[in-house]
Amino acid sequence: MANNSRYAGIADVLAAEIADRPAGSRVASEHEIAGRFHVSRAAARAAVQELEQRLLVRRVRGAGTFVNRRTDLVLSRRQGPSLHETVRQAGGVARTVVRDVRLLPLPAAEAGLLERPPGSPAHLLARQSYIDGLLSVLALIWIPSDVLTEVGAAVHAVESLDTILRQMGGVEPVRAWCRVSCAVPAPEIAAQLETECGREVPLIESLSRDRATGLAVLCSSMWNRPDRTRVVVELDGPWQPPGPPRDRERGGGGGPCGGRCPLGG
Amino acid sequence: MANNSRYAGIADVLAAEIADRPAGSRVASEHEIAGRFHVSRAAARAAVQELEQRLLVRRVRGAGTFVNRRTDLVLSRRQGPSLHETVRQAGGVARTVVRDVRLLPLPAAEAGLLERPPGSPAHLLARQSYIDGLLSVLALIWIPSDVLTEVGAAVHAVESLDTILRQMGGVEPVRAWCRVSCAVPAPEIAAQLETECGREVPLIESLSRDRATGLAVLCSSMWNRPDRTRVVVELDGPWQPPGPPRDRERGGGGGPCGGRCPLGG
DNA sequence: GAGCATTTGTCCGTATGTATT
DNA sequence: CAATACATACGGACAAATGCT
Repeated sequence: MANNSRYAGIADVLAAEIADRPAGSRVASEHEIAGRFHVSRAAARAAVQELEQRLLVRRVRGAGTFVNRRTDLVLSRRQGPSLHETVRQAGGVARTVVRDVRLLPLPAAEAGLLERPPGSPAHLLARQSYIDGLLSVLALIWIPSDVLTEVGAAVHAVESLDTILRQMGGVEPVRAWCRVSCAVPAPEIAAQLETECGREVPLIESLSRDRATGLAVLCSSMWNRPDRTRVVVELDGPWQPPGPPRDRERGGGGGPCGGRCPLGG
Repeated sequence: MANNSRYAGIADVLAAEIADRPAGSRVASEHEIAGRFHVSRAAARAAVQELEQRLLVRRVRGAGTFVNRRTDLVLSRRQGPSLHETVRQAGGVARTVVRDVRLLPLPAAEAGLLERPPGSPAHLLARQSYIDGLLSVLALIWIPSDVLTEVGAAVHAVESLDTILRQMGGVEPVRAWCRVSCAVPAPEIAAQLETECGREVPLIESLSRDRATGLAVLCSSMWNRPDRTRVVVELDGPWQPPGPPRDRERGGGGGPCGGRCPLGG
């Protein structure tokens, strides 16, 4: 692990110390690190920047450096990414707030996906999700107004869009398509995500249809802060096992071999 | 885009200039940038580091800084990620070399996935793939020796494992399961990928079965260099459209809205 | 192979700006 | 307001890798 460079060695020492400490706890300041390892502040800073790049710490100007933890978001063909449920299982707390609601003409791309004429009216919701108090996900959701004429105060009060669509729209949304990639968000989106412009972040796009009719009722783009979440996708292939799908252990965090496959130079 | 800081502005200028230039072409040295923008080398360096973080450039000590391009690897339920085909379509050249072949007892995790007793013999192949001459992917492939008794010289000569398994093993591999995530590779793997230790990289794990018998014949872990590839996953939901799957335009690089969804503060 | 210029990698010390507490 | 801590910046220095002569 230890590189030849000074700051990399310091980063490794700090990374090891951080590993056992609770999320949010404070890390030594650049000044303290410089003193402790007898290096300049520039070297200490490089070490902490290394930790930040590894997503192990979070830095706040004027406040300090803090231990960071991420939450796994698992998507599969069967289960959608229920953020609140996932976070709850991981022992955390998720909170979602609606940041913006507006009625807009559907852009061409979304219109195509939703199988509506471009320019037809739709509601655009912008929702920010916080995990343990820290902004983690920004979701942009398009709902054609023929599905939901009015988005009332409910969207602000009810955390589940499914519930709203079921009760007010009379439809049962089922995910029909989903794509996971990485993309550079537009400046407005980066601002709402509070990430730096020009940086790539994981993006989950999805389309939901009404189970009964097959009508496209919703499409969404979820922008994930890479320092707060880790997106995992499970795919079935064309080959399907006979009978119900087997329960495969998916613990750990690095695949079947947990990143520790035997191998040699 | 332009931050208030000096180096960020320089980075944006350079990023714009780089955009039209061919992959591999040389970028001005730190010293030249410092002279051109009348800043210290440290500031010029920070700007170039910013470009490196955005994966727009590749830096080689002693040689210089070069324009970088990445290749999209698209996985979906129907089509696997044929690296060579994907790269060819993008106008590039892919080359795969077998770095290591050995017969080893199956570790527990791989044994479970392959539905074999732990410790039963299997071949472990390590293959490096180069895109346009630059190392981009490291694949570790486990093949139980009951599927392939001997891995001859064929694995070094034939680029397609499918072909080898079909001809020598008498099986027709079909992907049955796949998981896409990010993980920190073990030091040995990081070394073969030529990435820095401790850094997360996209990981594609998959299991293939014989189409006829359903026998698990192969599992693999593909570690992707994030600066060389971009992994995209498409998922179908439980809801399936009647008839053949529609052909959705998947051009661009940022989803239906290409990262340019309308939105406001 | 040896030598040299170029270029990035790392480090030092210092200074100022800015956000948080 | 003051103290703290990170953000940015300057100038200089040497190390290490590369590419050319």
